[in-house]
Amino acid sequence: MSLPASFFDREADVVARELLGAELQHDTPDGVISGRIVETEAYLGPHDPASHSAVGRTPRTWHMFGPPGTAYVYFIYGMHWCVNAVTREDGYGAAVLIRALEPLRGIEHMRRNRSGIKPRVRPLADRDLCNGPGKLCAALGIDRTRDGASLTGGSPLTIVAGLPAPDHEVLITPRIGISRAVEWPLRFVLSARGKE
DNA sequence: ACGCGGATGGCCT
DNA sequence: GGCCATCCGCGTA
Repeated sequence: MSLPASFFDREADVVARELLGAELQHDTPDGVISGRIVETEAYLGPHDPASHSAVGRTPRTWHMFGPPGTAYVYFIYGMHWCVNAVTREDGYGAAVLIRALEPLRGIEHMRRNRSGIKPRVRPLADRDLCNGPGKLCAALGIDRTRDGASLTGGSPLTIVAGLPAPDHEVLITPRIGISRAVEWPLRFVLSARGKE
């Protein structure tokens, strides 16, 4: 069963922590492709200088201000997609960036989705399929057509509850790849599993 | 095991 | 015009 809207209707850092261990699923023409969430980052809202919502509601950031449990998918660096789960109430503007998955279902489709234009010498190892926010969107086939989709059921993209992550397996660090509010401890990593 | 820079395009100032 | 919530390949060690 998909996580309900009430799960996402909380502060982004709480949701980011609790999403660890849940399963992100994409229903595609090839079948379901999915992975266990092992890394997240919280973007708290308009007062968070690193958050896209700090710019206000523009065409790009539109769905970040949607209701809790909305997918906010954006395009970055001219070639990558990244997927977020919107948190807090409709109109607020907080979200959780999903940064890494442990591959679960549709692994051969992931490998094909992740192979670029040129042929690879060696096929990608499982651990390299989804260990980054751009990589996991490519692997699952997530792009702008999923921007604004509901993650709580009734759309091809959904998040299903998994085994809760115990505190001693959760690492909390500053967020990666940003230039503002660089010290805020809002990155959550589930270790003692695959990845990193 | 690092560190660096190029790719690539949309959006905001 | 410059800045990105990134990725990958190539350089030095």
